[in-house]
Amino acid sequence: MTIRLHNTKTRTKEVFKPIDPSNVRMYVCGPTVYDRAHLGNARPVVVFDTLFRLLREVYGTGCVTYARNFTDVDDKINDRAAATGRTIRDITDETIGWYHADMDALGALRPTHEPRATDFIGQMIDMIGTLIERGHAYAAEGHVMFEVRSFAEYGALSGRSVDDMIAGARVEVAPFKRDPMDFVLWKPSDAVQPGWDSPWGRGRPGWHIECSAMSYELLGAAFDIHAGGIDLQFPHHENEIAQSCCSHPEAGFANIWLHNEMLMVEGRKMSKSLGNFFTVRDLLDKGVPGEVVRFVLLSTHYARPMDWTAEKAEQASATLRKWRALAEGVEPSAPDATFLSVLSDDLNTAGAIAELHRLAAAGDAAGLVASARILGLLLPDLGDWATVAGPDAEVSALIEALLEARTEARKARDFARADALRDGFAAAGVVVKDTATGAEWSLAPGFDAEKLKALV
RNA sequence: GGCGGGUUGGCGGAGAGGUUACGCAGCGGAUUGCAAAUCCGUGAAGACCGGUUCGAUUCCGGUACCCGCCUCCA
Repeated sequence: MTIRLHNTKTRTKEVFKPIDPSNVRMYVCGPTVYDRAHLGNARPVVVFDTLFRLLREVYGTGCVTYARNFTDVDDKINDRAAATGRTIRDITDETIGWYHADMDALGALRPTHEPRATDFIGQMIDMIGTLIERGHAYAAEGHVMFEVRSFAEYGALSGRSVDDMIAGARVEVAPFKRDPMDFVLWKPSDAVQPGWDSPWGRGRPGWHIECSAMSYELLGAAFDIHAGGIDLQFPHHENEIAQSCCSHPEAGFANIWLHNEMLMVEGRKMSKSLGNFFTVRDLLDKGVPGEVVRFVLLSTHYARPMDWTAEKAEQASATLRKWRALAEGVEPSAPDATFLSVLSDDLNTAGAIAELHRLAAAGDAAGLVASARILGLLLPDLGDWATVAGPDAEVSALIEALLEARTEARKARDFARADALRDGFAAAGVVVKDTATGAEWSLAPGFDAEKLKALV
């Protein structure tokens, strides 16, 4: 199976060739843990979880290493700690717990490694020291700055030159910067801010250095895939490349860069700064199942913006219900070859879902389940929402009696009574299917036993 | 201002230089006392203007509009 991926760095679709097929390595930028994850945060998680699953399918379950970080040192966390009087560790531990619960609900596998920035401060300090030694960084007034002019390829990922950026840039002016685009590797902490001892005094790392240090520690100086939201392309990923390539010039850092487009709400990017976001937990609490959220997120190609709408969720829910009914009790076979080849073409999840429709229409339930699971759909653990708890004996007897009454009414050509029962079943949440061999029934979500009793 | 992405049928949303995407909704039919479910069939598209080509929605150029990044952000 050939996997092709659109590499942001080269702006072309490339055949994916792992450095080491027995250890395919992928790094995804994870959340800053100070609050619940919003739906926009969930998009890369689900998209790259799907890539993780595909890579495991192609190269072997044990042959893929996936690292996704937790940024647990950040001024937003400090602000929250100051505002609430809680400790930073307390806040970040709680937030990581929420994150795990919410992403688990979306069917995302836990990455192989989930490093916390605060566990790698020493490695960051080492890397900063190396950058200074090699002439790529300088200490000034308790800060350490990366000197962008020292790295000729700075701007290559995002297609900008340092001069272009400065032209119309809104950059932070600091007197100790040699160039306005220089960014911070280390900054001093005051008495209440979290800080660590370093050769440059007590301080804390800048945002970008953690990903360079942690990817190096966990995946090595060169690895296969680095992924994240398109909004991270600049400056975050550009700065990561500068740090990593200048620390380890013999290696190439990440071979392939993948960027997912943004999630939109009413035509605008969902973001915390715009305040137009809702959390994954909000949706789950409203009764939108995680599997449905996942289906909607995968129904648009990752490189295109997508709008979240309630209508999409309803359609996804109906489709998944149908598929789950078809697949009930079916043992998965091998994933469908066409499905895999479509998905392998730059992670075309929307096209892959179309293939699932084809399998379902062809009645290939075993192939449907096996294929859907590569997308993280139709997993055994995510299906509770689609099946209503089995009716108790009293309800079953009542439904059978009412069905019998409907049959009698029909025989007597009392269609008013028959229609009332028909409509009553629907209103109570009993789905009745009349087949050649008699009526079949099942309970829909929102089944209401009281409405059923009123029909007697 | 600089850089990047987009514009597909009623809605959502893919691929492919020439043949049905697909899903939902609609319409017609089968079935039904009427429905539901199911099955069969079916209409409908590619912002605008040029170019390349035997042929472009698909490639190239331009225009318009939309979105993102350039500041924390997935």
